[in-house]
Amino acid sequence: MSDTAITSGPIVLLTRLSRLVHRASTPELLGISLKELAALAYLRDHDPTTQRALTQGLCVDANYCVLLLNELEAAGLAERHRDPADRRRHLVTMTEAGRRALEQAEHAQETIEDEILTGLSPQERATLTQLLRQALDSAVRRPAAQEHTPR
Amino acid sequence: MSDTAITSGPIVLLTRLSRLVHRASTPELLGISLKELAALAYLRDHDPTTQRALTQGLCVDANYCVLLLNELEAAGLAERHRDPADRRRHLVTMTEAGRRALEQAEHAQETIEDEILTGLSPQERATLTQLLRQALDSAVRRPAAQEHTPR
DNA sequence: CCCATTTCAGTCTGACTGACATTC
DNA sequence: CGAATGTCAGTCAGACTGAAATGG
Repeated sequence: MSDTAITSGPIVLLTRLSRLVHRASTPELLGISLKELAALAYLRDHDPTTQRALTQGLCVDANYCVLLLNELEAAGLAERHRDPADRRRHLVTMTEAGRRALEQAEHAQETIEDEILTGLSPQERATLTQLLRQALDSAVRRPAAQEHTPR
Repeated sequence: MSDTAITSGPIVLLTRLSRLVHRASTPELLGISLKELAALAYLRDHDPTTQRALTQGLCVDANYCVLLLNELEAAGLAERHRDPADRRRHLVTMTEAGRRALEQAEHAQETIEDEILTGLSPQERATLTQLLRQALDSAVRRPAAQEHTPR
């Protein structure tokens, strides 16, 4: 006993931490769901955006993105409008109510972050955030050649 | 489209990366499911362990842990035995087949890791792993690490 | 009797598959 | 017409709630 030697790699550790995050991020605390928070945060940085870009940016399934936007629109937090330049596309923007909900949710999220990352100093948290960002940047930028479904 | 001003915090980024991980970690590649891999990896480090410790170590729901072990046992990768010292408890151990499955899965996982963490150098990956481990260590108050040690 | 450990049934959300409509 | 974008229905896995069986 006595040694809690964790030899697992980053993938396994990531899934564990992710479970803790999801469990702690209740709508009761955030005001909105975690997925809504993530979507609104993306919209703040990229406004307006298309659903296609939103799908890739959030790393979610394209079909699921539709349902997510249905929720946001029903709650009055975001809006879809036809792109006049290409009427196949929808341009997505956040509403003023969405902006307020996001602000409130991110404030509540700081508390959760403190719980989950209790063992990390501010400096270490910044490093973690930077590494995650860097990984996402390169991983997302190459959905590459897997869009081939030969049959 | 190279403007990626991501202002989101570690929690949101973590959920995105986690989705990529889950999508890439198919049983076809690993031989077993990702959750089974995670469980076996824990068992290798803590053998034997109780279901209670397993629950906390894996950061999963206690009830879900039962279903997970049902799977592993049905597949012949792990075994449950009554603890003679406290017959309420089950002691969980991995089988030889489980050890082989784990080895194979972890090898396949390296490929996935290379895909997902493409943007990180080996040193940066080590830093990321260390930070995740550190965060988990403090967020999960140690499961008292008693593998069937009767006081 | 109360508490701890494990089990199961029911349920809810998250996420994918496939078919379809619309527009370029 | 073929390709791209978005929508929806059906389905399956992941994860939680609540109740219960066994044993200390």
